[in-house]
Amino acid sequence: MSPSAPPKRVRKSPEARRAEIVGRAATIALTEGLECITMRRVAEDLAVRPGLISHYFPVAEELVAEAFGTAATDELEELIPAERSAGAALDLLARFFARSTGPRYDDMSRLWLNARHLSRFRPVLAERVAVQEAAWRDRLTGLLREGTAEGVFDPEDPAVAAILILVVLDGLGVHANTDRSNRPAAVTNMAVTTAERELGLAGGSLLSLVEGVATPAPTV
Amino acid sequence: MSPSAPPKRVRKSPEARRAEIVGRAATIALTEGLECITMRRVAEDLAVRPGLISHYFPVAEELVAEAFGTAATDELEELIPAERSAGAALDLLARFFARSTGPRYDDMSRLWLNARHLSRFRPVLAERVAVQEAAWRDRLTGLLREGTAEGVFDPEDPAVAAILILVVLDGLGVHANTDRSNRPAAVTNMAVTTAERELGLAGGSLLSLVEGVATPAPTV
DNA sequence: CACGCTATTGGATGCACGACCAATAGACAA
DNA sequence: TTGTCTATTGGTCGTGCATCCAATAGCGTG
Repeated sequence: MSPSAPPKRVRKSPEARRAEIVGRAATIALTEGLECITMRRVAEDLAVRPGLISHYFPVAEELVAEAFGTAATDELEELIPAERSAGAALDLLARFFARSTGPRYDDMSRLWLNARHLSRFRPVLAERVAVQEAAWRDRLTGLLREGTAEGVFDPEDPAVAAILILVVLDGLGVHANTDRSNRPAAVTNMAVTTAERELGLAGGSLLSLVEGVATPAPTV
Repeated sequence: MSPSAPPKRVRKSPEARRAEIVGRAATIALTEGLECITMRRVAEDLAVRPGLISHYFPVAEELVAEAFGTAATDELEELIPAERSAGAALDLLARFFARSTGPRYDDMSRLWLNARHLSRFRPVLAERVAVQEAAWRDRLTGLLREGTAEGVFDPEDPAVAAILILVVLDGLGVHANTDRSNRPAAVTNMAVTTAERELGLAGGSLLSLVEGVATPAPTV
């Protein structure tokens, strides 16, 4: 090989490149944290020069917000698909808990923690977090409403029930230090328990359903 | 004044200076966040040179951990005093909730969020967070045990009840974006509700007690 | 095949930070 | 008062970052 081979330039369409950048940034956000999304780092991962990243995202904060938005949107879609079959509210809720309380959710849980904290210093990100919070709340509320219409759930207020469930999930996710494997079952299952209570389900009924959900293999 | 007046040096005992530094850092942590604790910043606040700070804390991370530990320890002491009168478990618990769910707790809530996230990158801080988590859990557990011994509480397991309460508190604290003033009461009171349930108290009994606690004026 | 558009490069600039160190001056003891 | 100890200074150095820009080369168009 020539000693100073001028590196080959790969030229892509702006849309493709942009998507590539955001995708890579979202992965970094999930695995290493939002503060690891730097021009240099993303560029290195994609084998391009940092200047290119800043060409597509003149302000770094914009990329961070975009990365979070993408990751959160994708995860929500896996938790509760927007297009979902009718009459399956209970199953969908069980699926939701199976994933959101399992170890596969750890990265996402950390990402929420990360984003909420970083929002303090990054207004653009803060807006995105607010949007995603609303999206998650609204979609869960929608699911609860469906189940209520189907006569499966009987909440006082589906919107309040949704918030309570999300609050508990966030609380559980935040307790990273209380060694998760040593947690009492009452703690681990707290989100499901809250749901059962708020939705007027028999104690343990939802839990057994959740435990029956086969956790799908991680998407590689 | 002389144009280039050599600034006066104030010489203090290492203990006093060290305490001064940690105290200032703790204040910064509470009001602006742990990442704002920099050698330069703390030095400026104390009207000394940055080199002095790094003399007492050769590694910056150490100061950050110390600042968090101090802030958390002080707050816990205000929430549940270590030296407390016997036979007052219910009142103490009401006092605990009055403060930990009020707006005065916002800074502390944010600091926990901050510390938990930053722990990801700072091992020394992570250890401190784990220690503080244990301290908070243990002290609340102790209070619940006292109340149980007094016959006021009737939990299945005081330790589990304590964790559940703290999880809910953390979950509520994390939801900074869901505008707190617009929260349904069921959400705002969720921590107290959880306590009532886990401790076998009549619904609303603890809540009315909490609302009756006069929130003391902020310590200036 | 030649041309022009623009995606991409490579390098420069400035900033904030932690870390390090020899020199200095305050305070206390002799 | 003099002397000594050490708390404190006032720099320096290197790192990693975002941001900016003129030059370049890939690719579609004619």
